Amino acid sequence: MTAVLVIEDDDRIRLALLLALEEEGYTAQGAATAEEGLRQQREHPADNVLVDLMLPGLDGYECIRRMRRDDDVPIVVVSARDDTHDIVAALEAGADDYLVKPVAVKELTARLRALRRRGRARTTPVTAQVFGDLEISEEAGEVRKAGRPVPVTRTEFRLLCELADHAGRVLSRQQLLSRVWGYETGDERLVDVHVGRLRQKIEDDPANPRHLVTLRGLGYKLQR
Amino acid sequence: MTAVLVIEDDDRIRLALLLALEEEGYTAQGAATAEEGLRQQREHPADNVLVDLMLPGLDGYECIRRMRRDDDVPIVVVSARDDTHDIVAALEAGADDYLVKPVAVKELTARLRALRRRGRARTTPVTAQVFGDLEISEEAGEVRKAGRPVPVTRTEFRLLCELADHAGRVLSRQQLLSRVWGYETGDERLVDVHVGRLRQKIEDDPANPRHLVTLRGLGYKLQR
DNA sequence: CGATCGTGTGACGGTTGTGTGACAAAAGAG
DNA sequence: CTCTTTTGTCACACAACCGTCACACGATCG
Repeated sequence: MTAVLVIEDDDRIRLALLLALEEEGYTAQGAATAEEGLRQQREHPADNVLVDLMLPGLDGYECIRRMRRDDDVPIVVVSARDDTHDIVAALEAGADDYLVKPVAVKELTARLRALRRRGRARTTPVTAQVFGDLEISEEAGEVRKAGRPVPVTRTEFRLLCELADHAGRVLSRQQLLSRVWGYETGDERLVDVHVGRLRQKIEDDPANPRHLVTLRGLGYKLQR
Repeated sequence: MTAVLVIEDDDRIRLALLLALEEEGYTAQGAATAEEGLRQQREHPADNVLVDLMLPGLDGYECIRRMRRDDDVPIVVVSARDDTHDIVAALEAGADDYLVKPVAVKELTARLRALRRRGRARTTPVTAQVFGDLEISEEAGEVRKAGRPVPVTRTEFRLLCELADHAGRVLSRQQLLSRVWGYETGDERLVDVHVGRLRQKIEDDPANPRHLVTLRGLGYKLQR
């Protein structure tokens, strides 16, 4: 028996979803607020969570982030908003899927099955990339040097993640401008400056970088 | 580095997807038929697969089922059909997600990230061409001699890559001038000079080169 | 054997690429 | 709102790199 938790403030929609899910053979429970949903999931963990984005008090994004801190349950957003920006934000917050209202129950259950098939493969709470004594946790938004947190700015963090995601590979200034800043054209000096600032924070000897190295004429790369 | 395989018969859509994915930092390869896609995935497994439903010959559903037999790579359907029945069928066949054309690239990449977060992240390692104790990694922008990094300049690196990409074949000075420097006309001495400098760095005995050899009157070649 | 062509190499000035400090605009915190 | 932090721009200095040239040397051929 599969249990589903539905976090949705609109009573009619929540009840309709609960009924439809039970009709399909699920055990379903509802919550009208994020706080209530988080509490229920903590006390009686369900196998799947459906969550609306527009909730009173804590909104859906925040609800997802908090639930993700200590639970790997598949989370599906069910929202009236059909906008790329919302979808991306919800997935980045930790959601696994996003459905636009009104939802077809058959599609919903098919997607829940697909998610459960994937399984809760991940047991490690957060994954970090390691480069010597440098750790970069993309999900935790954190950089550590010899175990100690390093305060990096948002731009520096994105730059570092982009380099880490392509560890060992050269990225040209142009690629970095495009991927980190979204500029299709711009002053490549900008990249230099931020690389320099990053080096001050993450390199033992910023003048002789061991990780964030320059490949003259090619670009930068991050190596282990 | 994350590799994505795009199986889509419409050339324009396939190319657009490949370009957009590369822009976002993925390595992307395409296939126009299900058969070709299955073959590619068997020989060079990608980390994610995008597949269209309407394909000539084997259709998308069958393609998914066959791929699922021996690969649990995350599969995302990208289809023009926005119908619950199709969505359910695709998910039942083994797909992990379903997007309706036209797709927003940002949403697509966010969903790919979400999927990879679920499964174990598979990334393709950096590759290098090997010539005896000489290794040339185009993506890492690096040349190694007996395992040790050799500092080469940008021009030397490009020259070496060009020769390595045509390993064992002679390239005339003119071809090299054109491909490495972009000169359609110019002093061929230039090539000699750079070949010489390169030999100093990568050959044990630069006076008697074993890899970067001269073919008098013809040009140069790189041999294993 | 001598003339000629093709190739290797050292040296040198001009150019380009990169790092950095200073500064102003913009964003964010209080 | 003000103060602080972050971000982007600019100018400049320095080092690395590039292309050119001159010349030496060996191969090739008549």
